[in-house]
Amino acid sequence: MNLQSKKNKKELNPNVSVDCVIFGFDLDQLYVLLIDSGSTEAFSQARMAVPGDLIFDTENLDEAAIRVLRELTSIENIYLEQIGAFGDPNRIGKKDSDREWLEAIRAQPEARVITVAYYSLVRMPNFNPKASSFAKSAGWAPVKEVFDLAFDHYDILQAGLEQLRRKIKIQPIGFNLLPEKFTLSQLHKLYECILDKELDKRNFRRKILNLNILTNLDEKQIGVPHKPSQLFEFNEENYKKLSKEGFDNFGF
Amino acid sequence: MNLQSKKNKKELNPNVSVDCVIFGFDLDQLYVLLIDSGSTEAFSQARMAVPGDLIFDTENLDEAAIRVLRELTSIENIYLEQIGAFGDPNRIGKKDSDREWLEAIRAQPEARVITVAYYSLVRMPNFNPKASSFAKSAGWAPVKEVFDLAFDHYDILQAGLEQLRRKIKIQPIGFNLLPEKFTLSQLHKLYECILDKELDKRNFRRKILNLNILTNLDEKQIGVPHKPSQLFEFNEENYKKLSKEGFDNFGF
DNA sequence: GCAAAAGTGTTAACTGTACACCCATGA
DNA sequence: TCATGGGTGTACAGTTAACACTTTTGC
Repeated sequence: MNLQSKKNKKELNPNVSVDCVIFGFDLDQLYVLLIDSGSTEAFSQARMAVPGDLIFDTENLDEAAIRVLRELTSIENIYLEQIGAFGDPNRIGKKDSDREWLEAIRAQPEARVITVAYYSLVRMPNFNPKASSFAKSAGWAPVKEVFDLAFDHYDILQAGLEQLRRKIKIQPIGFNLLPEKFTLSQLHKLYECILDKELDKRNFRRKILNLNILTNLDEKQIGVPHKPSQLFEFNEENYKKLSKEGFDNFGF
Repeated sequence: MNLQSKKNKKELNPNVSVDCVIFGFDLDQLYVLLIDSGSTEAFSQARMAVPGDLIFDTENLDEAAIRVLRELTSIENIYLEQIGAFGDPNRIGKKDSDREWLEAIRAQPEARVITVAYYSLVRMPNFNPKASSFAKSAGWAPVKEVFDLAFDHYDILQAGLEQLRRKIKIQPIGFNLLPEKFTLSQLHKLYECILDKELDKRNFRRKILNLNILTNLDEKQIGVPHKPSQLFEFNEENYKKLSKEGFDNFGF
């Protein structure tokens, strides 16, 4: 649910929404982008939600998710994957703050709404919240510190996390969370954050390098108070070749 | 879309349906349950669809899928898993026969409908189509012989197949397609059919037995013109233990 | 020279894969 | 006695997992 005015809600399908779990990474921990209803209730996580909106009858589900992402981040070409549909009759409007929010943003706040959830991976520094529609209302929260959200969004977040964990083991999608140039240690840390467990440094490096999907840029970090690291970039060509041959497992 | 009369469609949500890809196995090949619109067009696969229906606003998505399954099979406790949501604006009504069908079954045949797809595994011999609502209209088709379906149901079938293939490698859900007592050869054949490739007999047996989720019933086949096989059953208790410890891979 | 992270190889255990013959039954 | 599918073990190759020290930089 975004915070557009009620006016043009007539064109929106009252029964179907999309919600986007947008993940970011600051080289230290995993974040999720949340919006705040700014409700009259005391500040709490129950006032926060992942961004989403009702769909237009003229767009498909992916397009609706892309629209929501664009409104928030003004980034195109974002990695996006469907999590699935959530449709409990009482999934929204269980709590008082949910109902207050719905009344503020929905032409038909009582309507039955099923939502199609997506997750998305973005480079946090490129993230540029549009002050107009989301001033003071959008921000990053460390995934580990989120314990509750509005509506059924906590369940959606957990489902997104699980799918990300499953997927990152068999496809190198993590690059979408890193800067274009990154070090193996940063990639290593990213995998540890997503999978929430330690991975052996030497084994990690060997496996990821053996996939031949990284290009060593022969550049070094500068200004770091320790041995500077080599910088790498993701090699999409080699990855496409690899995908066609098919590979099953990074083995983490 | 099932073939109920239009009468009680008012209670149905006009924008959201569920569709069920129901798989069966006859110890020789994999089947999918299709219904026939009985349209005036020449008989073709484009007239067939997987069963589905609009949802009621009082039920959740799983319940809607279970309702569709119950109407068709009168079996409870069916293995059921969500595939995902399909929502192209023109996903239904592309072909003339699609539109004819929609007009026959929908109170609002022009409505935008997104569908939540499920797949389900059933024991074919237990399948008992209800003559009342599906007389002559429901039947099993070998998955390998399906090349086209009404609406976007061919895409949904393929997505269901892919998910089944992914899932059967990491969870022993195949038992839902076999009789309660089965032989290792039958299980072996099932895996080969689903994955569409040959699997080494000795390696298959070793792996599946090492999971300790089968109970040898100390019973033999009777009346077979060859060495009779041991019969096994699925051991749910051991499986639950195993699931909790977590296992990643059957390794096929 | 010290703190901090980068970078590097080897071994042992395990897992997957390939492969061929004898067995029990009904006809 | 023959045809049919059931049932079994081993050896090799590849993969994973565990583990510790040296290097380069900024301060």
